Amino acid sequence: MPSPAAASASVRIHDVARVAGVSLVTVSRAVNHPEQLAPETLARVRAAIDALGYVPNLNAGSLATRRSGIVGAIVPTVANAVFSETVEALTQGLGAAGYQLLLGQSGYRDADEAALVETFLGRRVEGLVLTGTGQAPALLQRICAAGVALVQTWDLDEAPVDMQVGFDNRAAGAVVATHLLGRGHRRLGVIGADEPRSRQRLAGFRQAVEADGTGSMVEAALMPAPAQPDDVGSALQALIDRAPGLQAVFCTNDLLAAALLFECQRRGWAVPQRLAVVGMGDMALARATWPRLTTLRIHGQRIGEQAGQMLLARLRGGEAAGPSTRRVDVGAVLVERDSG
Amino acid sequence: MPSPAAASASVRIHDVARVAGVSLVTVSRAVNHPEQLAPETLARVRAAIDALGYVPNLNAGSLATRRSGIVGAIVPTVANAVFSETVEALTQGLGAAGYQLLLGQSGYRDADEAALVETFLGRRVEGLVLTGTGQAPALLQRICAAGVALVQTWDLDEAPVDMQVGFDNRAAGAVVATHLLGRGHRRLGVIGADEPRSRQRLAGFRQAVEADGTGSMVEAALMPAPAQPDDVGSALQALIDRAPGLQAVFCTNDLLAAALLFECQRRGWAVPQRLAVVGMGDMALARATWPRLTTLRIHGQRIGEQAGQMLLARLRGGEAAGPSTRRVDVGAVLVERDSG
DNA sequence: CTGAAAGCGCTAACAC
DNA sequence: GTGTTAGCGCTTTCAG
Repeated sequence: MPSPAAASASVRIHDVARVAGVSLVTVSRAVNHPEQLAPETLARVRAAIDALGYVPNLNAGSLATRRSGIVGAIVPTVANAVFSETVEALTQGLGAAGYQLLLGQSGYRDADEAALVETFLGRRVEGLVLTGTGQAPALLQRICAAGVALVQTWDLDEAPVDMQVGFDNRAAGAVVATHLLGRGHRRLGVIGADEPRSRQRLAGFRQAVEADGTGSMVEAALMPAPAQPDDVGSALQALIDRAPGLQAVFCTNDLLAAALLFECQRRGWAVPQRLAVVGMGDMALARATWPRLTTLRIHGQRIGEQAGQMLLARLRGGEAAGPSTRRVDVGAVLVERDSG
Repeated sequence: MPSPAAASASVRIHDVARVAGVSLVTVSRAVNHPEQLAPETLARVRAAIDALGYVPNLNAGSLATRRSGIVGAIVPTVANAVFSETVEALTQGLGAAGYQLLLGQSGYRDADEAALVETFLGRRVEGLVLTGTGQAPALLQRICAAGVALVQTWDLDEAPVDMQVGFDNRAAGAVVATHLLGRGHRRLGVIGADEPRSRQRLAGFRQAVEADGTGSMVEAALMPAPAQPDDVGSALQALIDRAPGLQAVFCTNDLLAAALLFECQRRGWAVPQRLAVVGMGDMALARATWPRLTTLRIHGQRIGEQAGQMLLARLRGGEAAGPSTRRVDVGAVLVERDSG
């Protein structure tokens, strides 16, 4: 194959034009609106492009077009299966439509998230995907004021600023509690990370238990986010210290639940007889544990796909697009398997 | 707090200048070189910036500066713990230095990777992080020709085009084989994804077994990438069908190994007595399994950090920076725990 | 179907 | 210290 000229970094549209013997605009059209050119001209331009190894400068294009073709996404950390699934789906959906994904990680720190939003706005992202709904109102206003399409994920609000895809975390916690209560468990525990969404699930869980009126109790062990599987052992111990007769534990993600399953094995505790275990996420591993993991299914991937679609619909429709879908509940259903 | 004007999207440096009663450049300097301004002027400009909710257009800045402040990274999928750790560390390191990360996922498809590289070059990324070393020479040349700093990760080559951070996958496979052989196992298996790096590990594994001369055998079950934990059951079955007396299995990532541990439990097989299990990665879960997982430790995070550092060193040093470090072996050491 | 002119929003020399 | 003058590389109108 013909090797392109070495200095492709500095090849500008101008150079291509000269080599092809056409004007600047014609090259631009060859790249962006090939159908507007005479086949013969097009071929000549294309040949020049290949020969020179020309790579159009998309930033310059963005400036002229006033459309960056970039969408930003901020997650607490991508090193957490639930979020990485979302990011993966998002990247895919947007990529297929020609958008690029600028990724940011907040590390669960609000200040970092705000700083990232600022930079992303500077990049003139056309859309922004945030995790959670707890952002400062001023920040959200800033985003909207900038005319940037916004999707908040993994949680749902009463009055969304713009769009949301997620589920009701409180309700999710309640569903699990109800399930456990229904199985006759009275001494319940929750293991998770100390971050907003886990806290909400815990709140919902507690509320359901109180509403139940059987006098059941719930102990929680929330560890600093991000929660790691190898902390589960001590979390369980902490729970037991406070509630010796612990009968069931809800882990706010499947990886923690898997670790708990192993921990039970280590202790020689039969699951679910001695201790019932429920996870959350229904990731592939949940289908591979033994006993098979009962878990609250959250389709992290679905959240990403949905967020991508909503964003694209909005971006394509332009500002004109009506209120469209503002709030999508991807739901959270309990998948009863064998662990609890 | 004073709410910034609504139309911040369209606030340009020009507007700020007018409001602050200074010229265009002064505003630019207030943003980029505040130390060059008289304190009083600076304060006035900043006030105007806040009042208008001005967000500098970084794309325009990039165009003028010829420095995008963007680094691109392409991984097969971020929904795989090993890569997400790398991406996380990378984002962090680059972010701290003011760079943004443009993320791409190849889905293990070479064509997609090439297309992404093309787009990233169009965005004028200053650096590029790729996964693996198997890219087409033409593609690599194109990157270098564009003057973009390149780091290939997760694998090592004899003659790196630019920089590399990884480890020797063949050697890694051999280390595990040797370990297993040393424990007296003769009928070995490998479970992993059918992708370049796993194949190399398998090759190294096989080679070590043959070199051993004990007449040991190895069966492999490589599934289509990305490998999912819930496919491990059938993979094991396939292995057993071909090698009934199977004694040990090497899984090319910890999640698969954890799934295999559960599968053994399901079958009532004692680990490591009936079947020895070795993982790879040493992710947090490996420290939380029971029995505790023997695994080949790969510091995915370290790869990301290192790649980030090398990139930054190069970018800061400019082209002038000498050959610096071109090739970093993060190593792969076997962590002997209890599973095999 | 093709070209010429006028920016997109910002920064880097140079002057003052 | 601050302003003026030129672009960065590309995409539009608008003519022809």
